Amino acid sequence: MDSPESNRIPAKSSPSPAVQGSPFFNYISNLSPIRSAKAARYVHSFSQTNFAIPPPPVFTSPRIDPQRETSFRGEIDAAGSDLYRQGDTHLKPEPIHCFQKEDQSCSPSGCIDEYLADLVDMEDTTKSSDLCAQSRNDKPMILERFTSHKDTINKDYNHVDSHMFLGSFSGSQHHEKFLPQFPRIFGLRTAYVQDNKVVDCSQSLPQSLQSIETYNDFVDSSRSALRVAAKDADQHQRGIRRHLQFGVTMSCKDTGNENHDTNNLSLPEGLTHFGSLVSYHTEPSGISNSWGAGSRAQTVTFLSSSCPSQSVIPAENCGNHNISACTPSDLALPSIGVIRSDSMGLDSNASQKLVDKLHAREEKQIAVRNHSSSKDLDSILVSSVAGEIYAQVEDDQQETQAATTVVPYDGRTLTSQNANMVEDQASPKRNRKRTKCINESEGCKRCNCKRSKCLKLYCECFAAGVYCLDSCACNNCFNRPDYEDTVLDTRQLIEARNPLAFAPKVVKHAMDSPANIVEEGNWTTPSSARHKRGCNCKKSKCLKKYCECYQARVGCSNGCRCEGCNNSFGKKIESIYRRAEKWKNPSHEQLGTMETQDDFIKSGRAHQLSSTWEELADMSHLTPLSHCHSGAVATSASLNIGDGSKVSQAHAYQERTLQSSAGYPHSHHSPVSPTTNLYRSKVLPDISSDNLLYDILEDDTRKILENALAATKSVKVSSPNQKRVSPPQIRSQELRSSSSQGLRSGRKFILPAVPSFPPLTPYSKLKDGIQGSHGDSKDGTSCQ
DNA sequence: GAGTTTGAAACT
DNA sequence: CAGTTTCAAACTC
Repeated sequence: MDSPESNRIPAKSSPSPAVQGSPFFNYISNLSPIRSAKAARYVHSFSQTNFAIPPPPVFTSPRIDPQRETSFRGEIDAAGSDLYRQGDTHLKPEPIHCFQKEDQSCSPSGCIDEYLADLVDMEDTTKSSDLCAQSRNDKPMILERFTSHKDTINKDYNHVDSHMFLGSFSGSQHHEKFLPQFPRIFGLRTAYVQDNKVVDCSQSLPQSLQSIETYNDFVDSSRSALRVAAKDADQHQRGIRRHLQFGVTMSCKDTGNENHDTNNLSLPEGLTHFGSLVSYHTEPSGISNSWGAGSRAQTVTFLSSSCPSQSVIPAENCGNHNISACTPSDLALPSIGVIRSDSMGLDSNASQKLVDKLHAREEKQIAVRNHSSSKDLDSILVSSVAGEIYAQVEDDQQETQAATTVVPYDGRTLTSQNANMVEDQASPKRNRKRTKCINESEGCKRCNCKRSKCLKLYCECFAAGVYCLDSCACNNCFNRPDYEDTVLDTRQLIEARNPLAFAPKVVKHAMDSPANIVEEGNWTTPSSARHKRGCNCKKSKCLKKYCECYQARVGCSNGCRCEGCNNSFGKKIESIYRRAEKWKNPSHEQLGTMETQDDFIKSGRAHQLSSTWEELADMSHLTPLSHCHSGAVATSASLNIGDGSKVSQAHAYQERTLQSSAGYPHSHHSPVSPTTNLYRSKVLPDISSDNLLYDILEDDTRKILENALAATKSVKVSSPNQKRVSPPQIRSQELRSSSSQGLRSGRKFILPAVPSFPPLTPYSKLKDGIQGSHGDSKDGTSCQ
């Protein structure tokens, strides 16, 4: 990939002030309408941190804030795309031993260790300020070093590092000088990463010494910038999320393998979003392309707008954002497909193999612990380059920042993780009580697993598809990049058992979940999102975070099997069966504590019972046809069916009707007949009022309820809500099939040909009925 | 911070 | 598939 423009690299490595002051430069710099503000912030940021070179993660992850991002874009544009191509083509094949050599030459007590030892905990601001002061004096030297000989690199490393990391360039002039080199830095950085996984990169070594020099300079720069990123991340938030979507990991892994030889990575289809992220880390040409011409802006847009919830972090609510459709699972779809196909082939020994693998890894972990100290530097450096994706969300600005590095590709890149992990597990830090992110949501979880090894769905991190953090308080954690294989295997096992185990528990759109198709008519539950499988709460009444629905801030649905649902985000419509059963057995719940029927009525049980008819009304308000049929059901049931079949029929029909009409939002019904409008206008506005709904029922329809209640005496209700078995469609099928023979026979009445709702009460009469039935309400409750 | 409660996940 | 156990988060004190 030799570039004819390669000889221009040295010249561009340190753009001259003349270029910066050129009209073209000014023009480019002013392209962005918001540049001034952002540039100010950018400069300010750098003046604060005194970073000569912006952290490379800026290019590699959504961690960058949009403003900064935009600023970069403008300045990078100014640099010209050819420069970045040069940087990539020239520098990416550089062998890694240069780094290693530097690492060895670097004093263990030097700044490198200080900042690499614990990328998370480095916060020695005092030292930083001191070094910063020192570094200012070295500013000219550093600039010189960018064109200095390669032999001086090691010697200057600490200086450069100090300058780069602690920031010696507080002035915009300097940072502008360095800005055009970002892509090259980045390219080198990725080359470095590649070299950790691809050994043979030497064929395309740069031929010119200048390139080598430049490369080494950028090696320094990139390393420093990495540390900058780490420090920056730490300074901004403790809740850095080492985010790695397993599927993405897998994809990335595959991608890396695919591109070992070609150095020309092309992300698999379906990883478009992630591709724009991964390409930065994995493949120089990808980087080059990303920042070149057309794709650049797109990539920048992606990064700048990529809230973790949307692009990286799975199923996360960044600052209470709604979970976007681009969940981890979404991102990982391709890999999930692979996983799933593999998982289907898992034999019965897979579990045991996994256990054996875990044991082996434990031993390995111990071994690593014994040797970690001597390798910390290298390994951590590797980690800093080829570690994971960090993502964070600032609580106040919901600013997505992520110091992104490469997802580990193989065991070699995991060495550092071993070291870190061992250190973590050996240190008291491991036992620290888990602390919540300020904005802790699903994506900002930190587990506290003790016995699950963070390899079960008990572990929130694992369940969310992310690796555990150092900040997690888990014990014996295997949900780490260094156990990637184990993690993936475990994931496969779990997915083999339940293909949707890692799917987002909450679907944004009700229609996403088959369980919610039936629930579209549930006006008590927000239709914007639903828990996919529903909760099974018994005691919490869906009012505590024990309830997954409540925790996800979504209403319960018919898919839930919760009892006494009182979810403030939306109650479940209890099965008519269940209500009838409750009515029949008031002692089932709190009614047992009531002494009189009056107490029962006052307590709202009457409402609960009457709200049974919400379901019928629900049918009616979905579509005119459904309304008609619902009435038919009710009427025919009351007139022609005996006992409990009426209720079951109504329920079954309701479900069928809802299914057939699913997708109609409550507020978007198809044109309705006058009678329907009447019905809706009178009923629906008050539909939340159980009393009213119940009150409008005419005698015969109320009689249905009586029959329904009576049915519970003779029909042993097999409530499908009792146990999580299958989606509602299936449940409804079960409902019908599991019902008594009488119920089955009664199903014959539920036919399209059933007569429509008989006397569609005129408005005046209906109104009167409503008014008049108020007094009957209580009577109705005692109609048993 | 320890202990309890709760419900999902895992197991039998 | 139903019942039981395990587990970790949520909650309470």
